[in-house]
Amino acid sequence: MDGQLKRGLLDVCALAAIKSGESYGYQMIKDMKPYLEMSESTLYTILKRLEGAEMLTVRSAEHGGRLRKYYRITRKGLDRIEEFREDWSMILSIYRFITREEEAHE
Amino acid sequence: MDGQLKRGLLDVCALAAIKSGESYGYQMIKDMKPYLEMSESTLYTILKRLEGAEMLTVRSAEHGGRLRKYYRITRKGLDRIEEFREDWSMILSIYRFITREEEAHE
DNA sequence: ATGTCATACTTCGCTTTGCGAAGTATGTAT
DNA sequence: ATACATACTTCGCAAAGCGAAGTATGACAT
Repeated sequence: MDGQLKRGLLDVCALAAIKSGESYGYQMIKDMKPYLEMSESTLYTILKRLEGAEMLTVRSAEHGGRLRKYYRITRKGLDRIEEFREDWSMILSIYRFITREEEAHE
Repeated sequence: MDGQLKRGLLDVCALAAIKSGESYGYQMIKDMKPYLEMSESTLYTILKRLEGAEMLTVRSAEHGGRLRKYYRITRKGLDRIEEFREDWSMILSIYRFITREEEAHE
């Protein structure tokens, strides 16, 4: 799939991955994999950005000797998802513009 | 609308704007405006890139004392639009992942 | 004549961003 | 002992959008 196209979905996708409860990076990648693959460096970059934008909060916890950082979505994060949903009709109209068939050409 | 989200659509949108016949930059911007706004510098950057990728061809012509560069879509350009169309089902599945409702949470 | 606006394309440079590569460190299975 | 899964981090490149400013012409109003 076109890399460019999915880039706009990465942020919101990461938020969606913690929408129903907190999770951590490694798990999120596995959860998103069937829909959208992203590398670790990409995800952790995005998570840091989303944290800066206060769309999620982080807490560190130890799990089996290993560090885990659990991410939880905030109100702003949920708003971001809602905003995406609202943008969708615009995306659909662009989609129609791109794929529309011209009548009576040629 | 979210800037990030539309970025993946810019290229294909520009191609779509010349799908039904050749056009020139300034006109293309006006044609796309109802669906997607992009600045001139963005469009001309994209047009140059698409030309490099052989998805369109250019010819210069004078029109009322002013220069105009007319762009025409190529086979590869049409293939690109088709590819976009094929990617769409993947986009829809990501959309569903993002917006799905969790049952029995709260 | 002067100013302003629409047309039309160009160039510069900033900033954001995805992401490959490599690294650190632990637990488990072979 | 080796290899693989887990889990997060850091570095730095390259692509890309786009604001800003520039060049140049024609039309139209004051």
